[in-house]
Amino acid sequence: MMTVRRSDTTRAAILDAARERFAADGYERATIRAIARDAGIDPSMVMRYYGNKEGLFAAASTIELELPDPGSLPAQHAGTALVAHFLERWERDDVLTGLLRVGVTNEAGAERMQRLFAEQIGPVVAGVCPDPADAPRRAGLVASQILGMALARYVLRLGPVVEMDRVDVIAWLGPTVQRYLTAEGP
Amino acid sequence: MMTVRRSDTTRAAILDAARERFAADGYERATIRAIARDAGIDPSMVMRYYGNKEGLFAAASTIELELPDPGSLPAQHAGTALVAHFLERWERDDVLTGLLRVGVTNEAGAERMQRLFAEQIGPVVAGVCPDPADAPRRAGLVASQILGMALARYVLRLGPVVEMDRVDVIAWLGPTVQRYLTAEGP
DNA sequence: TTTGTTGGTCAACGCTTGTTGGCAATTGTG
DNA sequence: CACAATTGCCAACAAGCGTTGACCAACAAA
Repeated sequence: MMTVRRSDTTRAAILDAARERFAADGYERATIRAIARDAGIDPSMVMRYYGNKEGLFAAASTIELELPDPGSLPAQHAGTALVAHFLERWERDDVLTGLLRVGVTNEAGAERMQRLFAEQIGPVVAGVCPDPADAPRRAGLVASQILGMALARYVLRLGPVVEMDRVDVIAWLGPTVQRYLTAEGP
Repeated sequence: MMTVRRSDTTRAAILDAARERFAADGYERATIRAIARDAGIDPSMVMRYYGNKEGLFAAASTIELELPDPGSLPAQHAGTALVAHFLERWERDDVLTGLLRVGVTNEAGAERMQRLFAEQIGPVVAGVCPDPADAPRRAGLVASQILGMALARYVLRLGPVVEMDRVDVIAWLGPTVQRYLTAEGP
């Protein structure tokens, strides 16, 4: 059993501040100095605990999507379930927003986003779509709609999209994702 | 008639280099020095001709979407037409990619993107959807799918999405956009 | 109590950034 | 030709960046 170090609260404070900053500002503008200021400590502590800025981002952007496993998922409602799950996950904390904002201008962030979708969405799609051979393409289409909604709603903050209820978003996007998952042809 | 200044070729070279850099790197990493190097001139020239970095971005990101006017658009094929038009427009040059990459981390860029979609997509949607009252929401939904595809295909470069033919993208996204435009309910 | 480890601050480093002003060369104009 | 405007380069600036190493205080182990 790991003993609790006294510095663990500091480490957590740094991580919290980092997640907020990365989500709000992206990689370049989220400076180590600003993150340290938010966490109430000296910038050099960030280096000691996380090595460098890349290491800090890696630590701050680890995430488990906790997607339902494909078996338990009713195939005809997978679209709605996926959209609902992602909305909830996106609004729970700043990690996904940070990942998206960083991924757009930072190579490491983009790779992280790619792996996240390949490893975590891939299997779910493969579980519900008719022919596993075109699962990657279907997963890509699903990603395009879900990422696009996240972009418009949480990053660009397009007025009408922000004002939609979560329920309406699910009602509109659910059938789209469902079609991408299981429709025989386009 | 405006006389042609000798510096117009330099101005154009700067603008070309700026568009490329903004599209490839985003706002912060697209440095004036790098842009000037690409254009083969001194960084101070950029300041003289465009005032400051914000001014350069404003000049480099002006764009006319040239969307078909709503009257001439067959209402039942508007979805496919819109998707096709955007794909073409996105691949013609770097401007939209730059706008997207910058808009994600830069406030001015985000506003520009918002205005672009409100002023140029808005009217088209209002022209084809049944009840003009919910045109903004429908435009938002359309934007979410089109921006999401652009994000996945041109910015994050998700493998399966990049590999899709343009024709397939249109075939898959067309019906989605069509539904967002004209479906009575979700 | 002495000693080693841990948590933390401080001051500085080398570098890059946007931006500025001066100066030389070229061009256009009377 | 002379003179003014335009086009360009060069050197520097102040500020901010990630990162480093020396140093101090608090605590734990001996």
